[in-house]
Amino acid sequence: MTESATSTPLPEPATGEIRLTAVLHALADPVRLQIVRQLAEGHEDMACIAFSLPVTKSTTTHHFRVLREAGVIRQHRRGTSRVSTLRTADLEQAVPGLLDRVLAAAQTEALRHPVDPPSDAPTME
Amino acid sequence: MTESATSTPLPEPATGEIRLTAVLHALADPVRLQIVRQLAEGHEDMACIAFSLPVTKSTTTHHFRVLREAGVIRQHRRGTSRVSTLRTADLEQAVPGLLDRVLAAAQTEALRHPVDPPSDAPTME
DNA sequence: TTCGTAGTTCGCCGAGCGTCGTACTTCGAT
DNA sequence: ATCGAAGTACGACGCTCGGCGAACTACGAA
Repeated sequence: MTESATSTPLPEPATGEIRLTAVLHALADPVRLQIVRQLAEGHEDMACIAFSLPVTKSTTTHHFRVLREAGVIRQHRRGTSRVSTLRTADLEQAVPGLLDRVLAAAQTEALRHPVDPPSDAPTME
Repeated sequence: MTESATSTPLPEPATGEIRLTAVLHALADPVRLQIVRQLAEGHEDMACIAFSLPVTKSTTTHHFRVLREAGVIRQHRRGTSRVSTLRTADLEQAVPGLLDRVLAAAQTEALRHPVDPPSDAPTME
């Protein structure tokens, strides 16, 4: 094997193939948004296990796959771990400014509502 | 009835109750994104029937409801029609810059891909 | 080599979404 | 009062999604 086993990028869309609706859908899930927020918070590349997510391993794999197939993150292997990186530059080119605004809004909302209620809209219905 | 029948706003979340994930989810659907784009394209208030959407009346009602309950649009009656308006200012306060970036990205993508394939990722799988 | 850790894959389940058709309501016009 | 046009409400359908557990793979360490 002439390939280096420590850098095997998993299949992902090219920058030009990143679709707006796919990105929006990927970011619309609370768990995935939490992953993206943690990735953006300085830790540029983290193993999946490092994220303290309220779901099981297989569900975690699922969410990372959705993010990767939407073009939001890049994944490659490092030893027995899977390292994830935000595709900041690619996203900036495909959907300029979107990631920053989403992250800023998520931060603001997190400060207002420390715990995220499932889906209650108190002032409506 | 002392209420004026020509301005009956339908139930909608207050500005502070607009949730990021709800907005992202509302904008993640191609039909709803098309509605928002048409609303942003100058026609500030349009009747539902004025949108040439590839779905039936009842589905149209459903999509307008999702957009309204997410806080993206406001709806009120005018005669036998339903007039919809983008809540631009409220969105700017709740999720600053998000709407503009989504609209810009949608415009760019529409120029690249005139017709939107269902969900094919040609360079992947 | 054996073992443990980290992820993946698969099938399954329940819930929700998008879609439709069919009533039903509401309003303006006749 | 009657009719038609614009929307809404409701139920049904198929599909997707998010969640899980169990079995499997891949890699490092002992």
